[in-house]
Amino acid sequence: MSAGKIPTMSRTEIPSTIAMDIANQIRSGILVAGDKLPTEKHLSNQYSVSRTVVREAISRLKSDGLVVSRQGSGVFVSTNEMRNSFKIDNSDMSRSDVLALFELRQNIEVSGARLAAARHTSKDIKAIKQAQEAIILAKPWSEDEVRADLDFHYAIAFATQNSYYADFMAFLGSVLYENVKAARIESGDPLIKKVTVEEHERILQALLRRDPEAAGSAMMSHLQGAIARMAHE
Amino acid sequence: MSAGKIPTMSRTEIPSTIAMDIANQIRSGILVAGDKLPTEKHLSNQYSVSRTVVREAISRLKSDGLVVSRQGSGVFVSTNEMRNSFKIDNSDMSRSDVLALFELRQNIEVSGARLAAARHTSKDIKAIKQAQEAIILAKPWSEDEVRADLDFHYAIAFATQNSYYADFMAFLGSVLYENVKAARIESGDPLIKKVTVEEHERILQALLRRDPEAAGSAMMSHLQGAIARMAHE
DNA sequence: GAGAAAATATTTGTCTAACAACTTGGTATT
DNA sequence: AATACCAAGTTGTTAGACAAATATTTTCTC
Repeated sequence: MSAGKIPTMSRTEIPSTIAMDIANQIRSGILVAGDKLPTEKHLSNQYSVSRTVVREAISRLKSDGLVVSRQGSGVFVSTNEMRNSFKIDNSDMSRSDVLALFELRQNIEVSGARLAAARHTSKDIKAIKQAQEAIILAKPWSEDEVRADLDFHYAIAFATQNSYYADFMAFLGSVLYENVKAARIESGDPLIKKVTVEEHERILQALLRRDPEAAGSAMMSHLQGAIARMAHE
Repeated sequence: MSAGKIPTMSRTEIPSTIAMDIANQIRSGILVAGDKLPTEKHLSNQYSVSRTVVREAISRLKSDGLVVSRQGSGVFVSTNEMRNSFKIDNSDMSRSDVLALFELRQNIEVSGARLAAARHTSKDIKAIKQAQEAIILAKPWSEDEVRADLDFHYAIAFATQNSYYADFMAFLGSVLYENVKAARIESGDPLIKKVTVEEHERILQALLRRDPEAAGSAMMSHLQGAIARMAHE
């Protein structure tokens, strides 16, 4: 199977809008844990769609742990403890949203770097160095460069030996990818690559010395620079 | 609407298993970005279910941003950048998984406490104090006590003025809720409440002084104690 | 034969109807 | 009053149909 171009959605799907509508009712407190949703029949009347569409919407809510269904009885709003999905809608994020997400990412990465300094294996170092090489070799402002940059950060998160760190970092990277790319391209600063590589090198050296504090502060200043470059634009 | 008991799932739902199966194929690299999924008809034959069931499964994947469908063409695996859902399956977490999650939570809370010290409003302080009061008033090892404890931590995350911090903290709290409760009850330590309240008080005082470092280290030692209590059990 | 246009087939999106599986509440029986 | 039973309601699943959009093939034109 060849990996071709990924198409965009053709039409706005009805189940999606219904699911979001109900999810909002839960988030806003109109529906609280234990409440019974209207029956599928009722909902299909309410939204003027078929039961099939309603069921697809409810299926999405179930997959996020927002509701639980019981055959013969109904669909019920779950308790908070049952949720198993953390979602970020990156379609309409304001600039302040992006900065807030970067702030979260920054703090996770800094503590991640500290852990990585203490725990990394030779394999981890290899992966980190490889990403750094890829950045150097990549064409400035290219897709490859941005991806290699993310790989560098992911490799450090992976070196924490804590899979949740790595997974969540990968997730944040995914969500912020377009913004990172845009920021880097729009800046147009020819020095940006040089600075990035140097800062990465500082982090790498601290990791090799197994110096958690140095690794953390190197990561901190690196990301602070990145955020600053984004903010004053 | 009265909030009654939340029932558990009645039967294992077929769409759920199919969705997880395909999601695993994506995660493991059997299906990569751009690949076309088998047609709904093909999948319904493959799994020996109706097309409706297949569609509910795909609907879940779409809601997580794992695939994109295009009418008339097919369903395609998304790029990583399109994912918008971070999921944690808390049904079968090993003890080491729980500890790893706690580690992530710890580092987020520590940096969160630092931010909160710098940014909290009078409203935030009020909420934090209220949660602390609730802990004191709650019956030891009760549901209310655990919930009030989580509220305390959430209120601090909220005081960062960064909604992603608050949301993600709430999410981690949800996932870990049962484990926190179990750990607290199983420990049976009669001093646990006193220690908790005291440690919280230290955090609160540091916040009031707007001292980020003190708030961070107070939070750090608080959570380190909690993790230690869990680990050596 | 090449390219464009049209017809055909394929695929996802939605709807309807039906039955199965399960729960709930009421009724009748004892 | 307690139990057994029945009927209605609700979710789970299946089947078939058509609509809407895309992909493929055929036909036509030059």
